[in-house]
Amino acid sequence: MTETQLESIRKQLHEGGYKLTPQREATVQVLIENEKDHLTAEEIYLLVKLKSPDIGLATVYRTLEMLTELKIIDKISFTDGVARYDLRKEGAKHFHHHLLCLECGDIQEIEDDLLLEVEKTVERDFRFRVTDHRLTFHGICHKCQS
Amino acid sequence: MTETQLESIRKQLHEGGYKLTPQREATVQVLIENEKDHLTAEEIYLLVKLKSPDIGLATVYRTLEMLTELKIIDKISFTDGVARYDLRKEGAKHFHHHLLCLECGDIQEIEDDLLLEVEKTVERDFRFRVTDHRLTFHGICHKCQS
DNA sequence: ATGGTTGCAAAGCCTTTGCAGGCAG
DNA sequence: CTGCCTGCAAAGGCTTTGCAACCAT
Repeated sequence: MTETQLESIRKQLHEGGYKLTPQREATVQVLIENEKDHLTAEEIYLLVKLKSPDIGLATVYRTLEMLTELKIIDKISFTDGVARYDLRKEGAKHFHHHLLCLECGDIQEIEDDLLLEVEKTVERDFRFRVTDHRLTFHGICHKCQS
Repeated sequence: MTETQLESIRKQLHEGGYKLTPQREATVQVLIENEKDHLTAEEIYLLVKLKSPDIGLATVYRTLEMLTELKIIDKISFTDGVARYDLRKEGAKHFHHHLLCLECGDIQEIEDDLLLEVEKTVERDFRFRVTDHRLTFHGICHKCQS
């Protein structure tokens, strides 16, 4: 599964005219292994350093920029100003949604596409051609409600 | 109308233990006069400087932070990493939505609360108590579709 | 050779903070 | 007098960029 995902990404890079260098592969592996988290560039850098100790922070930033451009990952920032990176599900047409707990800071993902009806409304009432969306709910998660 | 809005904000500041100083009033006025825009701190600063030429950028930042804390304005960032500030509609329980045009960069606001049903789903299926949300559609606006 | 890629350091941008002075109650 | 508020400059955090070296083709 992970093998397949990596190979698929390698192909996407080649199609975009990029090589999957060892540094880029290590970065992609970190993203795959932590796909449920929402890591910052710095966090990714520290994890990649374990696999590829000589990598520089700039390379990680450049790799993340390239992956974002290829729509392999999504760049998102929540309430703090820091960018976080999120692996796209294979074949996912739309970015998934998030639940941000204001109490503990946890970020939960929702895969369900809840916005089909809403998007139709927007397309019709505002004549806006929707290509993607960002939806985050702020609130209190189940754990913190006790 | 504007008078009323300013007075309402003055009251909210006092209730929060803050004074409406001339610098803060000038900043609030700029926010009211440009409530359809999504200004950055720097842009607000330049506009405030026209009314209150000696104001410092730091004061604008401190005022915006205070207004955000009092939920008089909302801080939001779109695809670039820059923070933008958006006046809350009086009595609005929820933050409004945005349509971001990837072609011309224009940001349109939607007041309609499109998420009532979706929020119910989230509350029920994920046992998450929703207090607010951020929803932005990315796409092509009506103008740019020609 | 050629052109993409890298690591390092420096620069850049946005935002926050320290501090001395100022103002209002 | 006291505490909040201000402007300035400096510092801070995150991200990007310039450059020489490197690598594979």
